Amino acid sequence: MPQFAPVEEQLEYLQKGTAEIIPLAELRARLEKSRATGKPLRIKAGFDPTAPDLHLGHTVLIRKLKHFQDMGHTVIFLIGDFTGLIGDPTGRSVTRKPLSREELDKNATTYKAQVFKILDAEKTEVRYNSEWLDKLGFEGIIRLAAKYTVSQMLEREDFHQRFNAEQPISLHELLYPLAQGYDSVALECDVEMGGTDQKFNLLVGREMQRHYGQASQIVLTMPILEGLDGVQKMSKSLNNAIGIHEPPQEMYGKLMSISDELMWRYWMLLTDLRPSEIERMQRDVASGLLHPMEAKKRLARTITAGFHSEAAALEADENWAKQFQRKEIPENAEEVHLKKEMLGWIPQIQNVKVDKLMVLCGLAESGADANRKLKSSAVAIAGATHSAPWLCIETLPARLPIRVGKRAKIAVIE
RNA sequence: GCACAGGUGGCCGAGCGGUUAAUGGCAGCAGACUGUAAAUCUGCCGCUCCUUGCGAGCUACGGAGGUUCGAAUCCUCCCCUGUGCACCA
Repeated sequence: MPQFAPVEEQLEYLQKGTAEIIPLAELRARLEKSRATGKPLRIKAGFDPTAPDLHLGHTVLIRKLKHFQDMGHTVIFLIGDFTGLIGDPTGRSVTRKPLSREELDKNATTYKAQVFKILDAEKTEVRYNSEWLDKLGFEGIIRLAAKYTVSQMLEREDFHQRFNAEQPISLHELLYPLAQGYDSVALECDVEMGGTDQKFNLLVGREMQRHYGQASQIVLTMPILEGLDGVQKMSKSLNNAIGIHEPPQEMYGKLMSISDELMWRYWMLLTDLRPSEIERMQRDVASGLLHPMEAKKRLARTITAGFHSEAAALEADENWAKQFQRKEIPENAEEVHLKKEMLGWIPQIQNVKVDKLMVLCGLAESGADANRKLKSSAVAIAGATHSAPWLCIETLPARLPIRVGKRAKIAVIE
């Protein structure tokens, strides 16, 4: 019989960073029951296999699943291969194009590979909702739809608004929450998790389970993570995201660029550190015992190590200090190999054009941009600020460390 | 389908015949200051070329034409968006 940690201890960890737990008392009761009977709780979170390129925002939910896993409960990673065909209407009103079976499978595979960087694959139950939704048939759908009313559906914020604004609501959109709710029935979930934007759908699950004679699941919502700007939600299209595939240096650097304030949010939502320890760190920073930069470095190291390795995180840390604190060019800066002919080489005076050099190194968007940067003394070559349009190369091949603002590369000119 | 209101640089939003890459804000970039940031201040913020200069050229205000010495600004047609009405056999 598995041993579970004391309920209050579990709760402290599981509640960390959550937006809402509905109802909290019920979760406590089930944890108590599971501890008494030795039976783990069943926790489900569903994912549409549409966006296989995950960023840290997506990991908030996955990490919470891990927390349940850490506490010995059963985590169900549900791939919404069937509901993916509908497309959850949340937010956008644009109809999603249906995915083919192959695309779905491919995305699901990518998804799993990424998710198991956080979750323990051995202990995770992976399910597809086509397993039961496929079999439902038209009759099943009618029976399912009979369990929910139009006015209940219209409680949902965006349906409500669209209805009042006389904007179209397709009937199939109403089926999405029902299908998701039925997933909970099929899996006999104790807890279902989702982002705060999923609250309505999650609550439908409670209702559906009640109709099918099961105990209603507990709904746990996680906040939507703010991106690097600290204001808008993390999203690739807003260009404020950190992808989990990004190289360690990139990830570490981006994490260091967040504001001091946002750092605490990241500690809460993106790490496994206990709330009490985070609070202690916060107190230490407030009292001056701990430098906020140190706290942020620790955060950047922790997260980077989680997706790469301890060693990679340490290396990123050192390089970051070199590059930003001491403004040196890091050892592992990307090398760009160039031919002198590409740079407007003038043999008589051994000169190359710096603007071309910058563009080819990816340090400027265009020649015009490069020249602007040169004029604003943003460019340092081999450690010295450089503002002339030409650069004299004494010997070839040359290995030139070149820094433009925050970014640095090593140009190798042959 | 009809009527009205609109479509301006990454976004918002001025301009409504002529000092012009187009006021202002946001975002972005760079510099200063710091503790990596944030805040603040300063500069930049279409592209190309060079002799890097308050340089030259090109492209830009939904699209295509037109009027004019000159158009983002006026006219015509078209496309798109919003709103109201109509239609929903």
